Amino acid sequence: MHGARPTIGDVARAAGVSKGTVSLAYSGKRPVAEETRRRIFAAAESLRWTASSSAQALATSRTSTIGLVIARRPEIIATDTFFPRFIAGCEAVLAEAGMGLMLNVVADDDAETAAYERYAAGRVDGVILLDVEQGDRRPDLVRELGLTAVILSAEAPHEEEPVDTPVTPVVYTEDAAAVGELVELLVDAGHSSIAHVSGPLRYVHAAARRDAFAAAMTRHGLLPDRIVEGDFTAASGRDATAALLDGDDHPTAIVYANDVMAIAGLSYARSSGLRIPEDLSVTGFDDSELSAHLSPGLTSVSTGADVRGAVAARTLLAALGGDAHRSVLVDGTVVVRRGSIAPPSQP
Amino acid sequence: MHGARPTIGDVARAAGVSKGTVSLAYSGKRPVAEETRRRIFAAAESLRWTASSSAQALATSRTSTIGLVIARRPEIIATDTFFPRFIAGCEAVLAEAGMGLMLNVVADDDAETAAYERYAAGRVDGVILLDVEQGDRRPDLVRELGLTAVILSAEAPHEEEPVDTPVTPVVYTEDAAAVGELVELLVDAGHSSIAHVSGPLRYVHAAARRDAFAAAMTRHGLLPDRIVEGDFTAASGRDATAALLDGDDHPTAIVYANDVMAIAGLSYARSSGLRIPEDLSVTGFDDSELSAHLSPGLTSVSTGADVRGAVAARTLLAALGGDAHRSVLVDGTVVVRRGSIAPPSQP
DNA sequence: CTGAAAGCGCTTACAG
DNA sequence: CTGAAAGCGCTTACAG
Repeated sequence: MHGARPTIGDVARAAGVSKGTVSLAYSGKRPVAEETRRRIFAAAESLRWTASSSAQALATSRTSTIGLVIARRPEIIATDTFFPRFIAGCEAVLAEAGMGLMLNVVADDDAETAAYERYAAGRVDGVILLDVEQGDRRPDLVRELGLTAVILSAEAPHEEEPVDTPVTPVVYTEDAAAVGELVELLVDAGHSSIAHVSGPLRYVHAAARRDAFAAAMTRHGLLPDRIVEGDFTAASGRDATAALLDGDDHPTAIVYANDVMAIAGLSYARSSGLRIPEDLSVTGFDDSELSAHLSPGLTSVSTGADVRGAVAARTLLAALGGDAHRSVLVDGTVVVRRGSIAPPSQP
Repeated sequence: MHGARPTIGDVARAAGVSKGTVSLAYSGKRPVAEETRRRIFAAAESLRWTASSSAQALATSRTSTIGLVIARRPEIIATDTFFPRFIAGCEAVLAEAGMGLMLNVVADDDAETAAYERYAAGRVDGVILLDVEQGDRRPDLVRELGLTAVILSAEAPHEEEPVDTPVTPVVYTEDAAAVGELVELLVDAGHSSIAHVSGPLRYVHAAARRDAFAAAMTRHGLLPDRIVEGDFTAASGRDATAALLDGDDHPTAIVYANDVMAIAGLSYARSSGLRIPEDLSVTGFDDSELSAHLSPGLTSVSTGADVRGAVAARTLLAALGGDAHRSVLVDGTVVVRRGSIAPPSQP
């Protein structure tokens, strides 16, 4: 039973055809007589045969799996609900295409490089690049390694590069508009002292949101002078909030770069005597399930993490199939208004 | 550059030896003269050669990757911080052993079966089984498929099975003691009306915690008659809490089966006028980063998700290497006391 | 300590 | 429409 796995040869013999014909019947790359095909499928079924992936991989130089390396600290991965949703979205389209997902969680740059090198040694066909930074070395690294890649971003790619450069497709959302909308919601409610707790600014998505925040403030004639850099953890959300609320001239509203920081911040503010939303309005980002079921609910931004996963996977499959898109916009970013916004209480 | 990947033949030629010797130099399965080895490594390095995993897999019938299928709905995966931490723990030991992790998120039983079948077609060497249910079909399924497996559980395995049955190692924590401790903490604080919001009871870990809750209550002479089944989402935590607080004779403390339900429940209770912890004490489970940075913090149980991942991976590697443990206890479950417990306010 | 050769289980030109 | 055979890039008895 173990180790007695049937091979394509067994099926061929049972069906009275050659191995090549069995292969063709399954791949459909060339026509096979209807009746022959039937015999082959029957034989395969009764033997419970499935093609060996390693043999296929060796013969075709295709592994039918894609790779994803996550380079964040475990507590951040656990805290941020983006990853699991993104992965679930990927899976949905990969499974349909019969592809697998190889996952690597790495602690540092060396481990990350090692992971990509193992990928390139015939473990995966392509990769999705997450958490891209300014001047990120990974696009070049994976290109050198011969891996097809797709980049996930939170803003449209710059069009500076020469046209003839082999381009890595960028799958992006436009977070800026949503951040602008958040600020507008707050301004409309009467706030003028609005702070921002950002994500780690080395990430382009965090920087993009920060820039969008600053731009929106300026647009409304307000000074974007209260920006604290967080790292997406609850701990940083709490600490940033403590810093912002310290002193008497504290902001009346805070725009957080993710839900977890917002929830921790909100909890801190409440414990220090402020009422939410009467004394402090807050907004999150990424629309976690928890934020929707808090009382009052947390106003947040749904960025369609699962859809982004699906689109990224689809784009990568397309690139592997030879048609590389330069960029594709995932158009599902929408502000979800809940009870965490109110007019400021002080006159 | 692409597709021009060097092969072991190239290295052999460059080093002036046979392919077999190159192979042996790397595997260390037989001694190779020091000076020969040096030449081989130098050649490999300058050619930037790494062995092709598909070729290795075909030749050895080993894929060097293990599989993990997660059969929960995406919003639950996203909400529960267990998975990412568990995976990070696995990764740490897998990476060290040069192994990969293949991940599959499936929506239903058919997709799950399909995933294991693909695994068995030479994609992975072994699997870790999560969220085991009563009479779970997966242990048999994977055994039939010839996959080595390890089961993650929240209680010691029953010793009923005949000794000669090929056994699937069980890696487990003893959640019961922690739940007992939680109840004791509450009873010591003066509570006698304590409720429990469980996870989906088809899971043995959820049932185990529920049973432990009931046993602890009974031990203290209390009636475990307020148990509501949740599903680990914030939505279910809120709804279960609403149900429990409905009416005038509501419990003064609630033991939740995970942190997210506790946080949503706590938020609901607060919004309906109760003070936490003065009017309602609450406890969570799994010790998420958020629960530690709430104000007041949420008393929870640290189950060492990452350690469990590491031990599960290590146990699986051992089983693949031929030495199967019957069961291994992960001994890191500890109650983390924070500010969410206080004596009941009513006399 | 090393080499030559068979074999792992597929796919794919090449003939027919 | 089908078969025979080479080849994908490794590993591993078998000789020496």
